[in-house]
Amino acid sequence: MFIGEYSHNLDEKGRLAIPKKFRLDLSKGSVVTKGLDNCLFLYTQEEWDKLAQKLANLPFAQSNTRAFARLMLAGAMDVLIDKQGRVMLPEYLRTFAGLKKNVVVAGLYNRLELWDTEKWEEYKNKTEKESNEIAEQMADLGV
Amino acid sequence: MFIGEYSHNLDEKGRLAIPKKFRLDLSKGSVVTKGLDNCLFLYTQEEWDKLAQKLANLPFAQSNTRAFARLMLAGAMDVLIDKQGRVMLPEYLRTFAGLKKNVVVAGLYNRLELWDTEKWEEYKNKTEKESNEIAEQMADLGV
DNA sequence: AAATAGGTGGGGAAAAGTGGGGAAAATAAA
DNA sequence: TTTATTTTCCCCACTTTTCCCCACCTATTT
Repeated sequence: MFIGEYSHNLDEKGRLAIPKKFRLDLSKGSVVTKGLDNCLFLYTQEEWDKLAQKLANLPFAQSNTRAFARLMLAGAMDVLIDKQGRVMLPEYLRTFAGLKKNVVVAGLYNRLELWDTEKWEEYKNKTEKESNEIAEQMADLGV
Repeated sequence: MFIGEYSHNLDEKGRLAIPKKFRLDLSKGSVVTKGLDNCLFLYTQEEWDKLAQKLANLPFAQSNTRAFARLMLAGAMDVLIDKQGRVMLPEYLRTFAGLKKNVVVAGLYNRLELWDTEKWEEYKNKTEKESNEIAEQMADLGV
């Protein structure tokens, strides 16, 4: 599954190279959507189907679950990997995540996250300082 | 399993030699990730899979579990041992752990830890002095 | 002091990432 | 329906990175 942090460039046509080792899993089809903390989530078809199922079953009586489902479902777009191993990100998603040229591709096991490099560094600085405290909270999960 | 303390040098290409006796266990694949106290953890594939499984199942709706998963999963990288018994550490991990030239490789039974030598000495000095007090606190863990 | 084994450094081939031209397809306009 | 314009995607060429391999160094053993 996906792990690691990679740095790639968006070209003028809005294409982003996917690290070689992730391509096979994504080659059967994949879905990008709006993620949390201002990044994009990229799923394999299979993982997306599971997630979409969960989202569709959220009770729509609550306004915040409606908002969340709209964000992730209406925001989604299926993408294909071209022969050079790149995906074309639609303009509205690039805008949403504030992607310019430098993009970080991060492996989060069952999804990839796409971040503007500056935002990613900022986020990392913030969370690495708190990492010991966060780790303490995770202790009860057996980690 | 892994025990002992070794001192090795990072070369200009970011490669680090692994002590001979650890190589066989790591040769089937291994994963480095961000550890606590500013060092890196190096796991065998098998050990890593156990850990990753726990991390992957954390719900992404909570911000602190997202942060932790990003730290540990996006922070991880699978590495291969080359024919000379070295691993290539990606730049972002070297930066995280402040690795310069001198690196300590320490065996912690089911993982290796990689430390900048200065930080390691500093940490050792501090904890060796406090070791008796720390030991007292360990009593209730059955040690 | 020679021999061996583990560790270190660097050159070069191969692979991965990047940028851009142009054909094909899709969409919009006439 | 035809023409024009835009978008998508395939392909080629260039650059950068990775990794394989050879050679050398250093320390330990005989």
